[in-house]
Amino acid sequence: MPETPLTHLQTLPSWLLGRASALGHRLVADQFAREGVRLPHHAVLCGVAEHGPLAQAELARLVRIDPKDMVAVLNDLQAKELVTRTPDPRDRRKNAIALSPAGHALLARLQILGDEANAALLAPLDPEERTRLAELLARVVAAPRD
Amino acid sequence: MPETPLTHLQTLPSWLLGRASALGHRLVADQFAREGVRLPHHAVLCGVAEHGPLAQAELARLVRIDPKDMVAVLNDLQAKELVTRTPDPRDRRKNAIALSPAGHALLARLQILGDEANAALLAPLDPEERTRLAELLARVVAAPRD
DNA sequence: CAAATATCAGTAAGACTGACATCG
DNA sequence: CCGATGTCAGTCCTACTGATATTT
Repeated sequence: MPETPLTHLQTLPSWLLGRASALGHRLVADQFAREGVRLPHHAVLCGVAEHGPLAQAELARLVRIDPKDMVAVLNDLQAKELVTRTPDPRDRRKNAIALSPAGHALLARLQILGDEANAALLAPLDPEERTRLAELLARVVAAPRD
Repeated sequence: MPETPLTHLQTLPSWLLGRASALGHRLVADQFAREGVRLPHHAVLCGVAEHGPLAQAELARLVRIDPKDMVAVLNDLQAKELVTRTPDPRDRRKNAIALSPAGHALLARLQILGDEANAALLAPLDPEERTRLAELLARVVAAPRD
């Protein structure tokens, strides 16, 4: 069994991203599962926490998840009373999503769990390399794509 | 709508990896679909191409996919006569997987399609940054995890 | 009427889990 | 007996697709 066997595959960014993403997902999801939360739920909580009350569609664009999936995520979060979903009187199509105190407390706990998982994921890199990786990824993700 | 709205989420490596991975997957999968192939199939073809005939379990470890999924992938590839699955006479538990000429030709076409997709994915980065990103990801992926 | 919002249904791909028979 | 191999069945999470009612 050779030491560095995948000379071709290991140069393909998409393959590397897929592997790293699966690894990161496993580490983070295992942590979040202890609070009964999955990754999209956390992302939505982050979005609501940073920008006050939002409509579901705005939130979906902000966190970059499909608006159809947002329905189920918010159903979960609302059932646990982590967010409030109140109809917007000025535009009756919209629901105003806001963070409850319990949601705020959970988010603080999730941040600690997430930091632990990400530290484990990036353990092979030193601090400068970690920020460099995040910066490069952010530019790839933020680039406009039609 | 603020310009850089996700100040917290965008610092989390796992989230960035997930977004970048989903984007890369879409770009590459769309290209590979034109050849009727999905991502694990391509990875397996790469593994067989680089290291001669292999057992399925060896191949699974090499390409880092679940051995259970390897069964279905090889069924597909064998049905298209891209690989040959011959019983190993020295250990009758093992199947020796080898690349057929058609598999070799397809792999060459997939390489071009994959390069196009990866170029589009990494368009926001200059060449040095692309290799730097690949190097950082490779170290994260290659790190031993129990 | 056209566009946006929210909801419902279902699909697809990837990674993973448990059980089982075979073989060394 | 134990460990590795290959196969089968099914689950979980994320992402996506189509259709529909409501409102602006």
